Amino acid sequence: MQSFTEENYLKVIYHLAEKTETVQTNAIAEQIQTKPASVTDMIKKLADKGLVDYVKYQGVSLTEKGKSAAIDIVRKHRLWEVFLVDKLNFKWDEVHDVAEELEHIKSIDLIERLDEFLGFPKADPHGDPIPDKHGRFAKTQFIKLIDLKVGDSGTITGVSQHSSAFLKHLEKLGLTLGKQIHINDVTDFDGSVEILSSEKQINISREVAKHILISSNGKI
Amino acid sequence: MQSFTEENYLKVIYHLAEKTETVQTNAIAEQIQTKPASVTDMIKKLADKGLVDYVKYQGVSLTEKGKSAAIDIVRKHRLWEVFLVDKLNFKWDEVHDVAEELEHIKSIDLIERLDEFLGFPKADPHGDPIPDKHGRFAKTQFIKLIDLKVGDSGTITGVSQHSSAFLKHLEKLGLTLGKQIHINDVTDFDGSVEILSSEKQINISREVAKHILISSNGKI
DNA sequence: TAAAATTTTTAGATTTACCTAAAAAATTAA
DNA sequence: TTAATTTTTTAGGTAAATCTAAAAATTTTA
Repeated sequence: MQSFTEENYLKVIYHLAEKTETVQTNAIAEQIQTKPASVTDMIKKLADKGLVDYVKYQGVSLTEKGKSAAIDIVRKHRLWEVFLVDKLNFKWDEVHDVAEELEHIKSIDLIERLDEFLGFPKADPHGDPIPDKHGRFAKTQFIKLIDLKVGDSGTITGVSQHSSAFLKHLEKLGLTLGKQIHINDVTDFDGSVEILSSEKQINISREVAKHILISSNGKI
Repeated sequence: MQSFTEENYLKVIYHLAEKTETVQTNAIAEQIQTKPASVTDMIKKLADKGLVDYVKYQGVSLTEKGKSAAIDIVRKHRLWEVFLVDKLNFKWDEVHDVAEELEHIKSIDLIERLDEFLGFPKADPHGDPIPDKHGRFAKTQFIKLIDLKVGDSGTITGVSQHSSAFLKHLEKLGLTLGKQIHINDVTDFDGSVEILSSEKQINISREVAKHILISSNGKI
């Protein structure tokens, strides 16, 4: 069993490892909001417990054991986010901090019952996939909105940026999960995209388009 | 803002203070499962923070500030218990440990939304009253089953013993919250009580009868 | 490829919540 | 009302997770 703090390290390493194979001390420190020296200490501890592979000055990566523990925390976090949004009517940009606390509640039973209560959701309110109790992710086929061509359509099924500012912006534009969109035009000049959603013409910047994930249901 | 540990101390002191005006160091140590010396340390810290009144060798009591913090934790604990039983189908004897963790989640918003989601319940699954957001308890009129007389009837609305063994026993007897009961007979010999509930004759010991709380709806 | 810059680690402290052992105060019993 | 017992506190220490400052390794730049 891991401590609250150890769990946080595992989760952060897991997410950082999605970008780079081995994870750097400074990157972890930034995420955890702590100093690199503290990270080194904790990494040694996690290595002793067999949760990470660690070579001095070379960065860390999760072992199978560590990865499985991390996925378990991700599962809890995302299920709680679904609960907060679907049942308690939180906005999708408000749930992260509370889920950050709830993910550390220790009870095998609790999370399985919560999963059932929520109807075994496959994705959290941001479209991120929820692993099942064996740690398996459902395969999802995402395309970034920016990669669609004029005439394509699809459904918004996720975002790859979770900041409150970004989510509030999408909310204001009416671009929430499940919304149908159609690409009307792409501006050569700045790469901004003209889309049609709920009968409304919406112009979004290239930066925003990069972080909206679409599942194709039209002709692509 | 209090730490996880400080919150536990406040909660324990609050419950112990229901029996005796000032609370003893050893009593706290037993509840927290720690040593008296550790309790002394923590009490001093709580006193410095203005959460308890403390005189060496004389025991502690909560200040208004401490009491209000404690009631807040009790509120969270009981609301989570309702959630676990009503929504996640836990048994009433299974919820305590998980609620013990959930009660420390910090979010003003969360607990108000949970309260609303649950329909503003007035009591937890054991019949214990849930304070409102201002810390006010609804007045409830309880009578111990042992104090009823032959011919009286009422509704089971609470228990004053929360051990899993006791709750499982009641479950087996079919004596759960909301059940109507009628006193058929009281045995002089051992003080055991013969009651009628759901058309069944049930004999319960004096010890059990002491811990079942009844709200009177028949002639008493 | 040597110097500069960056990243990472070590060494030694600090804080929180514990602990044990022994001393002090309060309570109970003879 | 002393003596014995119990309760509580003090003193000094430990483990977890942090920190700062300085040293060591690695990477980048010139």
